[in-house]
Amino acid sequence: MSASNRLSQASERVGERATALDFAELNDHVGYFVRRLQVAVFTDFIGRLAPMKVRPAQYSVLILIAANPGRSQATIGQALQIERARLARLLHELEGRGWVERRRSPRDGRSHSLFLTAAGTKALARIKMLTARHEQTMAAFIGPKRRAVLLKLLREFG
Amino acid sequence: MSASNRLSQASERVGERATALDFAELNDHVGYFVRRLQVAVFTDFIGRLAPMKVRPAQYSVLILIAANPGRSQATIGQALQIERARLARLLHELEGRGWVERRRSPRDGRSHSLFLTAAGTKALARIKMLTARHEQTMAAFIGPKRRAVLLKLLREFG
DNA sequence: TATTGTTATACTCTATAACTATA
DNA sequence: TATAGTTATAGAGTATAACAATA
Repeated sequence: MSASNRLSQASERVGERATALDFAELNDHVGYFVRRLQVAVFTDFIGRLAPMKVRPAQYSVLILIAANPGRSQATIGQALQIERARLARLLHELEGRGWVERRRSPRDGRSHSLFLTAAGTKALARIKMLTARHEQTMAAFIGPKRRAVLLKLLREFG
Repeated sequence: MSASNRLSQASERVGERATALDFAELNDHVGYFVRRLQVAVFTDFIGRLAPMKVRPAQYSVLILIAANPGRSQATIGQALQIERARLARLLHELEGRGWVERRRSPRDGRSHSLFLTAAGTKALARIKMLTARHEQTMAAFIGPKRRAVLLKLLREFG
């Protein structure tokens, strides 16, 4: 990839010379663009979910508990790559809202089995309506066709 | 997209039933996969750049200053979407290493023009060798063809 | 009045380590 | 001894607000 192939440019404001910036090597880094897209997607997600005050990590945990009731914190954490110390605090917060219940496992006294409460199930239904709209916004932003290609690509090493 | 179309599964450890987890709605969220890829890329970047103790944000600032010497903090910050308060601290750190110089602009006493020092230019050369290897690792991980498609896709809304 | 840059505060996410209780 | 979970601490990234200097 030629470093002279500049695609990303930023327009300039008055005060300095109004010439575009050269993004140089950043144009060749997947990470740079992935990061910008990730920030844009999360910003929309957080704004859209603001009425329920749910952040991406909390959402992913709720979804996994709902789809896999009774699994342990270790299992959920490993699946989502959330460190166990952080997951403990995150679950403490969700438990405080009355959305999640932790039960001692009868088969292993060390582990906690996770479940949604009735209130948690009800909250998740509302949350899913908001995330559906978020995903629609993303599809419009990214473009439906590009979104499909992107999703397929990303899943292959997700 | 059907919610029954489950692609991402996690293998299970002993102790619980060794059945795979259902990722449910997460399979349909671009943000979920983008986030995981971004974390993987940044983890490799940070590890690879550890000898120079350079993090992604610092790297992007160094690249932009090198390619656009004399521009202001406001300009660099807006281009990279780094908030001015954070950029001030980040530059303070780079200045402390002797890599970056801030000069009062003769045309606007409020703004600082940014330059790399000789040491900064030398350091950046070493940094670029490490980032080149990082990018090779990413290409191997993602796959060269997928990487090209991904880069093209992401640039369109970068 | 508005902008540039600085300092300070707070919250999230990430990474550790130390601790308990169980196995 | 190893694992599951908790608590505590520290660093990075993000979002504010308040402030000084300059426009």
